[in-house]
Amino acid sequence: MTLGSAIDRCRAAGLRRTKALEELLATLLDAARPMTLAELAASPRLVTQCDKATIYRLLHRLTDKGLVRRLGLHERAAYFALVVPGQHRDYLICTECGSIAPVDAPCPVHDLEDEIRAKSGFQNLYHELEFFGTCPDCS
Amino acid sequence: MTLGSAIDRCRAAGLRRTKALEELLATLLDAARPMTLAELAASPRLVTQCDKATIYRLLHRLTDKGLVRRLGLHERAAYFALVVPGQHRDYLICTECGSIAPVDAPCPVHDLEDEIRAKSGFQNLYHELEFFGTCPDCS
DNA sequence: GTAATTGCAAATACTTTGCCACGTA
DNA sequence: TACGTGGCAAAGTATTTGCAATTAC
Repeated sequence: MTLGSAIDRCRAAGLRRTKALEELLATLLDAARPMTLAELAASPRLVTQCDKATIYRLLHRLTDKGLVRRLGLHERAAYFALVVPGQHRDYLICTECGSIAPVDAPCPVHDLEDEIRAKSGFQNLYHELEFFGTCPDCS
Repeated sequence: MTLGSAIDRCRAAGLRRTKALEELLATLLDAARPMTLAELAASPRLVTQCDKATIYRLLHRLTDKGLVRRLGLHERAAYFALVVPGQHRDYLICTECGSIAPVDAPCPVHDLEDEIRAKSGFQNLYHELEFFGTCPDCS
């Protein structure tokens, strides 16, 4: 995706074309991987251009419009689960009410995990798979 | 898994058998889904039994020993990524140094996502898949 | 008896908001 | 001009740590 088309999508979503928006989009495009607010605020393009609060609010707006995704579980707090040997669980999570339910189906990631284990040289490999959406009660 | 075997695994990992440990394990076993520190501290078994700091440190030790898993990205900060229509990325993350790299392979979750979309009644369904392990540089 | 563990409280870290000035449409 | 947006600073929330008292082994 080009910077121009990213800006167009934001404009179409009702956002104003500002310097901060352009620099943020350019930085996210360059990154090609998820970034934290602190990383974005410290990045060359943004550090001199705009306040951390501005980036925060831009990310928030972009996330609301579906143009940016916030990775990980959507609550502010960390989640912990008991590790049961031989058992793997995926989760189905409502982005509105935050409910979390185990997915009752075999996990389709096993083969890819083996492939990555072999090719990447990572040790102690495991994975997490979460599905997000709006649950029937919330929609 | 039974409470007894969970306790045994902790003992084998070198943890002392304390009231707080037993109650925490019992609560996690009951839950059958990931729990936040705040939820755990407020749960009936734990609220009167031990301090939030104790639960925090127990979770930390258990996570170190691999008996508990902390879900979501492992940094304290939230991660944001640009949404590119038609593009889906999985990530390979080092639990030691925190490096994040896109996985260069087709995502195997598509079919299951369709199945869940149909069966669960969730709207706007999407998923996240992350692989965790120790990268070659860190091991 | 010794070292791990706990409770309480204080310190951090990251996020979120209020308010007024500013810039885009 | 009007309303979305930006900067600065303060407040909020969850995490993390210090230290003395306690407890498991």
